[in-house]
Amino acid sequence: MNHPIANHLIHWHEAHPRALVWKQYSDAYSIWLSEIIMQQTRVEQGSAYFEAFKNAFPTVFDLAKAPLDEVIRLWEGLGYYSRARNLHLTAQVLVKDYQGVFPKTPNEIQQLKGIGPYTAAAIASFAFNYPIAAIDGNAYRVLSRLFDIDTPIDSSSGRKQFQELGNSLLDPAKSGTFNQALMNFGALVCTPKKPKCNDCVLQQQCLSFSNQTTDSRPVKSKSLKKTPRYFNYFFLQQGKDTWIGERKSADIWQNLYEFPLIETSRPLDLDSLVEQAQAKNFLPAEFTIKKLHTDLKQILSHRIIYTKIVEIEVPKAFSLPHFQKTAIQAIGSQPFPRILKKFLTQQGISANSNQ
DNA sequence: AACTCGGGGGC
DNA sequence: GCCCCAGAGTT
Repeated sequence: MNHPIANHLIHWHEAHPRALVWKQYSDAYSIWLSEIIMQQTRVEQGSAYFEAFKNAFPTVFDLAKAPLDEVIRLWEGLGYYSRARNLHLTAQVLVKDYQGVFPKTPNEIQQLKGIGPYTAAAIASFAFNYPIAAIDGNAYRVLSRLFDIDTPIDSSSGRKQFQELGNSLLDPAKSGTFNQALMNFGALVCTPKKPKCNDCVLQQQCLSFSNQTTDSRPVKSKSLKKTPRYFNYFFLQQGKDTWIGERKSADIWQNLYEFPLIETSRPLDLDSLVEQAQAKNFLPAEFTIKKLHTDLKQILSHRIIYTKIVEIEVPKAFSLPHFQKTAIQAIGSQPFPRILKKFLTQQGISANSNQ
């Protein structure tokens, strides 16, 4: 009995064919070669390498008898060069110990150097239709969203959970097609950023869609800690005065004080920052940029705050609504985030730190 | 479980 | 700058 999700994926897959250069081959050697080349590699980058390798080494015997130098040279520019060394070594093992014939079960295949759980499952299912799910980055993402699973995918329990889930979904008679469908779906629809949920044939049964958690799936134990934010402060100076404001929203540093802030989704250069500050009326028509302080960083439990501070002198006539005008030497009496406190101390301001 | 291995593209 | 990419090997 076929799982409905597998049926949907396979139907979608058949309606949206993807031209992958290695899919014209169905022999284990070509599949193995393509899978090694494509590990942690984008299709656009790896395709030409596959064709070059297939051209230079049409069979496992050609690869095995080639000098390692030649294999490395063909690999040049692809990265992770141990893949090339293991590829060559495994070709020689296959010729010497296996008469050039691939073993047919995942456990046997995974004994070969350079082949881990994913690649073993991919070869076994694509070449021999062995019923096992090939769990790559796409599969982790798609499955974690469909079932709204927050188990970290980079934990041993997570790997086990997703492997078993994948195995339970696939149609044993069509494991290769299922695996291909799952990966293509992840690459084209259920993408890491801005997934195409509006065009998704599985939207109805996607738990993370209904729970609005697609942006935080899959969970990784490492990345859970350090989502970057980019804070750009404007240290405006009018003689001995400056402007500060209280952080009031339900966010980090609530009720602490700060300079006028522009938060951006990525690092911006000085010109762009000034442009945005003008748009928000943080600046008068005329001003003097005194200095840009950069390389300020604060690491929180789950965030890294990359901070820039633009130091600007403004004319006497300027005033900034919605912010408190304060004597620079007196701002130490207000609570500031550590990174701003540190900055002020470095500037010789606000010596009365009490944190 | 944590670290290391790369180059490229996206934002 | 950091994430992500048809992950795996070593410590």
